[in-house]
Amino acid sequence: MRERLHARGLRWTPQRRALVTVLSQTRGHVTGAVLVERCREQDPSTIPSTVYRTLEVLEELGIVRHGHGPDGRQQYHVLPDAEHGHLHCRACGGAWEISAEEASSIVAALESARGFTVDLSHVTIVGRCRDCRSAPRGPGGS
Amino acid sequence: MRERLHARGLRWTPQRRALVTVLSQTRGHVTGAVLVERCREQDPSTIPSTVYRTLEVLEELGIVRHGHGPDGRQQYHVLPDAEHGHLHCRACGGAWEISAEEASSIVAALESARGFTVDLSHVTIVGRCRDCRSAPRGPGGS
DNA sequence: GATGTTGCTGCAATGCGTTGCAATAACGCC
DNA sequence: GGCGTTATTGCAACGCATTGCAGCAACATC
Repeated sequence: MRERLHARGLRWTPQRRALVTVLSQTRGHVTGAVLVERCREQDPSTIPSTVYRTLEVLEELGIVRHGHGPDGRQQYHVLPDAEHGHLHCRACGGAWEISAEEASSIVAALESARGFTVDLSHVTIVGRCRDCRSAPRGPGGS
Repeated sequence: MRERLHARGLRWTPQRRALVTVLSQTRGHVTGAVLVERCREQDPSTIPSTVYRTLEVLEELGIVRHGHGPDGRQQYHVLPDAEHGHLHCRACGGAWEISAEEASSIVAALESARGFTVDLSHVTIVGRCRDCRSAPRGPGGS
């Protein structure tokens, strides 16, 4: 880890160490705010902007990926995981992952028709799940 | 418009009138912040929370739809427009629309495999466009 | 171990959007 | 036109995330 930073002329600081530690104890998806909070548990003097900036750096290194929840807030996930997209039910709040295979239809379509390379990790699709779509009205929202 | 509100027991207020006027002069996509600003031009005493709450109401009525830009910020578009998704290039910032037809592959796949109904208007796909993907490194970003 | 370079941090301010609550004012009705 | 009901507004505070800038401290070098 430290070496990967050094290789790019970046530095290995206590604050970065803390965040990396937190991330290593994290599974699945986390919002930016939660990561900040967890860092604060380790070190109460943690500053949000430092955390967000470090996350940016780690994303460039490919350590984490981020997307946005249905409400537009940041969601991070730690690698290595298979790359996947996200599915959210507007009504019940349920969340699922979309495998690369499942998304291949649209990814391939955009690739061949437009030469556009999709960042699947960043994709969030919102709608209604099987259980909720028959329901009269769910919470609106996003 | 007024009747559509009344039919639901909602009220037709000056603030709502103002926003509807602004929307009627709007084409394509606008961020929430821009709408607030435009309302302020009409009436400087406009309050952001009122605008956002009104937008929620109008979305329930089907007058507007919203999604989130690549950075997670709100983007509204006014109907009637064909329903469409959004495509953003992370590197050059370019934006395109994804037609319902183009998205049909994944929409149908999620529908049949999971019984999930996609809200295409809310979909934003981020990645790199043809011109940018060959480029060595674009601005990172979200 | 001292020194210079420059990447990082802390901090404060800003922007976008949301929420709780009390006061206001649309609306329906007489 | 007056009145009661209750949807809305205004306001203030909050939450998440970003940005600019000056001071600090990793790191490489000697």
